[in-house]
Amino acid sequence: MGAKIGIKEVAAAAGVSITTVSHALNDKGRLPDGTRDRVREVAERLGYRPNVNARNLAGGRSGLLALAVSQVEDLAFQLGDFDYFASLIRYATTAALDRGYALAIAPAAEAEGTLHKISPDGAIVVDPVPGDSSLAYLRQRGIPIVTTGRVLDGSDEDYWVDNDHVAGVRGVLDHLAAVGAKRIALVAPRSFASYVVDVRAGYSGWCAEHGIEERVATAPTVTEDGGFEAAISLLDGPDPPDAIYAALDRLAIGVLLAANARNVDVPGRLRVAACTDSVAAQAARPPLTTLGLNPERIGREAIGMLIDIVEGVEVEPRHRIVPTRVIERESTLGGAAQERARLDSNR
Amino acid sequence: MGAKIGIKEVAAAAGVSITTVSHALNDKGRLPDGTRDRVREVAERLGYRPNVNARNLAGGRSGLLALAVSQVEDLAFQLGDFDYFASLIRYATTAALDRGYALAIAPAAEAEGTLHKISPDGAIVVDPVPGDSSLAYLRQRGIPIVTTGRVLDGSDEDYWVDNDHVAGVRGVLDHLAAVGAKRIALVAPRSFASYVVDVRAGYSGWCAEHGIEERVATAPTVTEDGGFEAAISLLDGPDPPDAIYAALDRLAIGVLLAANARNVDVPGRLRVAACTDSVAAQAARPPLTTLGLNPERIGREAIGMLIDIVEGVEVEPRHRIVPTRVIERESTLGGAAQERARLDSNR
DNA sequence: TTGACATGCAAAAGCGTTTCTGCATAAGCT
DNA sequence: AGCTTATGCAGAAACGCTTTTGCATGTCAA
Repeated sequence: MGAKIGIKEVAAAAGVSITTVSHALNDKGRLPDGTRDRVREVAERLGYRPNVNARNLAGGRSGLLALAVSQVEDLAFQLGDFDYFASLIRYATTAALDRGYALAIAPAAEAEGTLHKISPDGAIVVDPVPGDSSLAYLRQRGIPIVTTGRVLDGSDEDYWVDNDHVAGVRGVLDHLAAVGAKRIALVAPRSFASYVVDVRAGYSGWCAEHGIEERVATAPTVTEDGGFEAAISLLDGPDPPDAIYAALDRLAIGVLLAANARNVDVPGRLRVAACTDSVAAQAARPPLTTLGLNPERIGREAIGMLIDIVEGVEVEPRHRIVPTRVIERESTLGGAAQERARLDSNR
Repeated sequence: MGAKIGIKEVAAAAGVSITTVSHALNDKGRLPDGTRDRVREVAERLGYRPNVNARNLAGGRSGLLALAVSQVEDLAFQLGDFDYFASLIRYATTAALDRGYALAIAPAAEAEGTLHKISPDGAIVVDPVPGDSSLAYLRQRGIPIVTTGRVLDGSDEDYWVDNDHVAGVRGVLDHLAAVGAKRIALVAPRSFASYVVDVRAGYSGWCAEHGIEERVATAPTVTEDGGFEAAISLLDGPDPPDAIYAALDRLAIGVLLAANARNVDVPGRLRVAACTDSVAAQAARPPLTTLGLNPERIGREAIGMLIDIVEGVEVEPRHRIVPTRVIERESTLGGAAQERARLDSNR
C-alpha cells in the first residue's frame, strides 16, 4: 500500500494507458467525458501526485518563478523590511508550490543577474517603476510577467493585480474627517510606483471635493527617518496639520516619533494613519490606524495568473483589484484608550 | 551562441562522453584529476548549468526541502511575526535555490499535513521542542533533519545549528552590569525550546557567579502582551528590578509598554534589553538594546548541512554554533540620547 | 458498398540528468 | 610471458512524465 503511485499505477488501476491518464488529467487530447472523469476519480482515490520534476522536464520548463521588487536608484531598501512584502512573499511561495513551481526571490540589488542565472518560466515584479531594468530584461527575453501594482507607462495587455488604493485613501480620509480632522496632510515618498501616484491623486481628488487645502510632504526615504523629516517639516511649518496620512507604515512610525519630539500629543493634537498594516504599526505608541492591504490575496492571485500564463491557459481578466479596509486604532480615535484594553483584546 | 548548453554540449566541447562530464562535475567515478579539471574548466567556460529537474528526476529526489517551526500547543504564533524568522526564511530560501532545491515553508498549524503532501528530501525544524510531532513524523519516515536550536532530549547524532545563547546572555548581563544595573530580572516564555533553556540557565549561572538574586518572570505569551504582564508583575512586586532582559524582542516591547504604563522611565529607572534585533526593536521608544542574532548565517548553514546530508556528503561537525553580538541602544544607555542623533546615524 | 473523416485510445519518442555495466588498455605480479 | 587487477572512459538504461504519431473503430455521405 505504501508503494509510490505514479501515472503508471493510475493507468493500470483505471485500465487505460498512461497517455490517456495524462490527457485526462491535463485536459488534452481527444477523450470522452466518461473516460476523463473515470480516470480522474481513480487518480483521486489513489492519491496520485504527479512528479513535479518529471513534469517540468518533459514540459521543457524550469519550474521556477522569480519575484523581483522594482527599484529606483536611491530608494533602496531590503525586501523583508516591510511586513507587507514579507507576507506577500510567504503566500506567493505557498501558492506557487501548490502548483508545482518554486518561487525564487531575486535580491533587489542583483535582480537582473539572478533572473539571468535562474531563467525562470515567469516572473512577478512588485511595485514596478517605469523604466525598470528587470522589467525590460524580462520583456526582451519574452518571459511572462505579472506585476503587483501597475506599470504606469504600461499597456492594457499587461497583467497585474493591485490593491485598491484609490478607494483606500478615500476610506482613510473619510475616517479622519469623521473623527474631526480638518487639516489633513499627506506624507508620501517620491517614486513612480503606481501606489504612490494613486495615493497622491486620491488625496488631491478628495481634498478638492471637500474643499480642503492640500498639504503634501515628500519623504526623502521610505523608512522611519523619512517619515520623521517629512512630519517635522509639516509640524514646524505655518498652520500645521491636525492629521497626517502616511503612505507607508514605517513612514507613519517616523511621524509618530516626530510628534513625540515636538511634544505633540497623538491622537489629541495630531491624528496619524498609515497605509499597510504591520506588527510594528500595531505595537506603535499609540497603535496606528492603518489601511489594511491584503498581501496574502495579492500574492496568491499574482501567482495564479502567472502560472496560468506560463501554462498557456487563457487568463481573463488581465487586471485584478483587491479591496482594502481601514483598521481603526488609537492613533486616530478620540480618547486615549487604555493600553490594558488594547492588550486584553489582543489575546 | 544563444543555444541552451546542456551536459551534451559540454561533453562535445571537452571531447569526452556525457558520463565523464557528469562524473567530473559530481566527484564520482574513476577519473584522473587532469580530466576532471579539464572538463570542469570547459563547463565553466560554457557557463553550463545543470537542469535541476533532470537532475532531481534521475537522482530520485523531489528537490524540495521543508521548513517547519516547532510548536507547543498554546504558544501559537505566526511565523512571519518575528523578524528573526522572516530573515531566516529568506536566506534559507536563497541558499536552497542556489543548490537546486526549493524551500517550502510549512504553516505551523498544518505542518504535518504539509510535510506529508510534499514529501521533502529533507527538513529544517526551527526551535524544536521535545516531543514535537513534525519531528516524530520526519524521523519515522527517515527524512533527514537539521534543527536550528537543539532538541533537548536529542542525541549527539542530531544535526543542528544554534545561536550562541549561552555566551549571548552573559554578554547582555555584563553590559547591563557595566551600565550600573544591580537588580537584573529576566522575562522569558515558558517552552522547552533550547534557547529558552539556555537563556534561563545562563541567567542563573551569571547571577550565581555575581552573587545577584534571581528575579524571573515567566511570560504567558510570546508577544507584546506577554511581556507587558510579566513586566507589570515585576514592577509591582516588592523590590522591583532596575533592569530587565527579555528573551524575545516582542516581549521587550511589552516591557517597554509596561514601564510606560507605570511611569517608569527607561533607561533612567529601568534598563531594558532584548534578545533578537528587529525593526520594531530599533523603532521602539526608546530604541532597544538587543542581542543581535544571525538568522542569515543560521539559515545558510542549516540548509548547507541539510543538502549535504540529502546528497550523501559527509557532514562534519554535526553541530554549529553561530556567535551573537550585543547591540547597544538607548534603552540601556545612560543619558537619553537625542532622537535626531539616532535618525541621522541611520541614514 | 465505399471512401472520407471523426473519434477513442495506445505506442513510443523524447526531456537532461545520473548511474550501472562493461570494455579496452595499462600496470603489477609470479 | 601470461595472468590478474587497476584505471579511464563510453554506452545505455532509468527517472516519471508529456506529446506526437498512428492505428483501429465507428459514422456519415455519395
